[in-house]
Amino acid sequence: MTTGSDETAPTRPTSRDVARAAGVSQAAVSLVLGDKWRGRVAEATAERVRAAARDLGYRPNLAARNLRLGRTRTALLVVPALTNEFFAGVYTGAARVAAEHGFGVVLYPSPEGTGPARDPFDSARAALDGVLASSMASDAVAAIRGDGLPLVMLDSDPGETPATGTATVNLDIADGMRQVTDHLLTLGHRRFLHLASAVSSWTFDVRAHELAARTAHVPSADIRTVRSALTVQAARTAAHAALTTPRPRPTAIVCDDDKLATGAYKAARGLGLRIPEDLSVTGFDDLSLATAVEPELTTVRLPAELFGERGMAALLAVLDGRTPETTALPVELVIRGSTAAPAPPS
Amino acid sequence: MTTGSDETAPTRPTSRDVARAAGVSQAAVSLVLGDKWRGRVAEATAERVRAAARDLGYRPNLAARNLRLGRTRTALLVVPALTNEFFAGVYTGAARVAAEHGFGVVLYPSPEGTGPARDPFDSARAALDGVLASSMASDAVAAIRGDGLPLVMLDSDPGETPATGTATVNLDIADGMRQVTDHLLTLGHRRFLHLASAVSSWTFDVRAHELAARTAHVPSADIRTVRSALTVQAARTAAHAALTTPRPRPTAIVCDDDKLATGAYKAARGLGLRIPEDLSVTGFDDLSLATAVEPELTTVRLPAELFGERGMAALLAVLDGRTPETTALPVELVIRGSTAAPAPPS
DNA sequence: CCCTCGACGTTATACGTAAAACCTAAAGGC
DNA sequence: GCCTTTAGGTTTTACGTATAACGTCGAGGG
Repeated sequence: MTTGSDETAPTRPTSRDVARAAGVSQAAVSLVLGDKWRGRVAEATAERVRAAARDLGYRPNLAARNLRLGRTRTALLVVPALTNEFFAGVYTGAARVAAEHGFGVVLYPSPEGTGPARDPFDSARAALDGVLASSMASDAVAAIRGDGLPLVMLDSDPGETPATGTATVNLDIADGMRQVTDHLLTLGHRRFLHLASAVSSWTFDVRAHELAARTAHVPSADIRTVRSALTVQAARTAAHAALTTPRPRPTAIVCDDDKLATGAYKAARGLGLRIPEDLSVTGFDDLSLATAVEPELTTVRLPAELFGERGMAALLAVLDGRTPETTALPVELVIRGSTAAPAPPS
Repeated sequence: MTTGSDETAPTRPTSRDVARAAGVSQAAVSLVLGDKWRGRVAEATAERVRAAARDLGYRPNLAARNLRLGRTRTALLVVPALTNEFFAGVYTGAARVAAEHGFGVVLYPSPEGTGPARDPFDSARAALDGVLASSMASDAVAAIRGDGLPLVMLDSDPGETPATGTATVNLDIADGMRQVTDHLLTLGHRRFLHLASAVSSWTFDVRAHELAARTAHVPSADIRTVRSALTVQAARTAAHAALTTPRPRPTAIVCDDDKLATGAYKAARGLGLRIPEDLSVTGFDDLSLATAVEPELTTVRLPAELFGERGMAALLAVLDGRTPETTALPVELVIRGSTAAPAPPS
C-alpha cells in the first residue's frame, strides 16, 4: 500500500532551516558550525546559531558535505573474515589513528571462499577516500585496484609495489618463523609437519620459505607440508590424514595460525598422541584460542593494534601526498606448554 | 611540503565527461547508466555511452548520488565486538538480504568496556539510511536514537518499543534457556552456578529469569549467580572464585555464552575437577570454540544468519513505511560431552 | 573631509547526479 | 492537410553544503 502518505513529512532540518531560525544566512551557519567564524561572525550571533541548531536537532547532511568537499574522511578496511581476532585488533588500532585525524573506518569482510561474488566490493562501497586491505583478501582487492582509490596493503609483498598511490605495511613474519624454527631445532626436533594455509598470500608464503631456509643447513632435517582451509575442522582432517600416512611420524607440527594448531590438537588427541610428549605443536597469531586449549599453545604474538595504527598512518600519508616509510613490525615468540623435546628414538 | 603539486590532476571522470566523449548530454548518460533508457534513448546511442563509460573508467560519485536521491542505500550494523562469531553470522545474513535490495551494510563495532567515548557513533557514521543494532551495544545505541534514524534492535525487549521508526527482532532465548534447564534437571542436577554476563541487556536478563522460573517449582533446587566480563580469562577468575567458596559445590555451571563456559572449563581443571563427571557445564551460542574444547560443549545453537536476515528485512520494511511483523526465532539445544548426571551424594 | 580598514555579514557559486519538463522531427490517422 | 503520437533526445533544476567574492557600516588617521 503506497497510498497512505502523511502530509507532515518530518524531513530533517537543513542548515538553511537553522539559518532562518537564527535570523542569519545559510553561509553564516556553515561558518559557525564549521568552526571557521573567528573574526567573521560576532560571538553573540554565533551563539544564536548554535542554539538554533541545537533546538532543531540539526545534523549536517553527510552526502552534501562529501560532495562539496570532494572527500569523505572515510577509509575502508578489508579483512578476510570477521571472526578473526587479529583483524579485530587491526581495526581497533586503525580506527584510533583515523579518529585522531577526523577519519572514520568502515569494515568490509571479504566474502570467504565461495568464489568471487559479482563485484564483491561494490555493495559495501560507501563513499571512500582510501582503502586498507589485508593481503589475505586478495579477491576483493582486485576489484578495488580498478577503482583507482589510494590503497595500502597489509602484509603484502613489499618487493612489488606496482601502482602509484599504493603502499605496503608489514609484520616481520619471517623473523617470527625464524624464532619458531630455532626454538624447535634447539629442542632437538628434526622431522616437521608444516600445516599450512590453503589460501596463498605473501604472509603465508614467507612462513614456508623461512621454515625451509632455516632447516636447510641442518643435516637430517625433514619437512612435509599439508595445506588446509583456515578452520579448526578442516585442519583436524588434514592433520589426521598427514599423521596416519605410513611415513615416519613428525615430532613437531608447525602451523600457519592458531586455528590450524587447534585442529592439530584434535587430530593428535584422536590418535592417542600426547602433546607435547609425543608431538610438539606451534601456532601463529596468539589469539585467545591459544590459551583456551590444553596445554596452552606456543605461538607467535603479533602486534595487531600497532599494525592497524601503522597501516592507517600510511594510508593517511598517501592521502596527504606523502610517501610513507615502510618498516616491518617486530613479533614475539611466546613459549607455552605445547612444545618440548622429542622423545628419544628408543 | 605542500609546494609540489602536479598540474595534471588526475581527477576522476564525471558523467559529464562520459557525455562529452559519447557526444550526448549528461542526462542521457544518467538515463543509460541508470537503466532507465527504454524508449528514451536509441540502442545504438546507449551502447556508445556504455563504451565511453568503460573507456574512461567512469565510476559514479556516490556522494553526489546520495545527495540527489536523499538516501544512501546503506545500513549500519552495530555489534558489541568484532571477534564474536555470532555477529559475523548476523552480518552475513544481513548483508545478503541487503544486497538483494541494493543495499550495503557497514559495521560499527561498539568500543567495548572503557566507558562511553566522546560520541562513540559519530566517527564511524557514513551517510546512512538506517541502523540495525545489537542490544548488547547499548551505549552506542543511545547516540543513534538521537539522530532520528530508523532503527531495528536485535534481541532487545520486545515489550518496550517506544519510538516510532523502531522495531525489534528476537531470538527465542527464553526457550533456549528452558531447554538447557530441563536438560540439566532431567539429568538430576539441583545445585546450579549461573555464570552470567556482567553487561546487562535483555538477552542476558532473559536467561537469568528463565533459569530461576524453571527451577522455582523444583524442591531443593538452588541457584547461585556470579557475573563476569565476556572473556575467557575473566570467566576463569570468576568461576574459580565461585568454586572455592565454602558453600556446597554446584554440580552444574550454566553459562551465558560459550566463552564464559571455556573459562569455567579452565577453572574446573585448575581445581582438579573432571568435566562432566564432577561438574557439568553448558554454554550458549554454539561458536566454533564449543567444539574446540575437550570435552565438546553442550550449548544452544543460535540461527545467526537467519537472525541477520530477519533483522535486515525488518529494517527494510521500516524504511519502506511498513510495519514489520515480529517473531522470536527458534533455537536448538545441542547436547555434547560436557553434561552428564551428577555423581550420587556418597 | 576623504580614504582605509576591520568587523560582520551576505550573495553567489560549485560539487556530480537524477529526473522532471521540455523540445523537435518524423510517422501515422482521418 | 492538419492534428496527434512517439521516439529520441536536451535543458533545466534541485539536493545541502562550504567557501570565495563581495558588500556595508562605523571608527580612526592624515
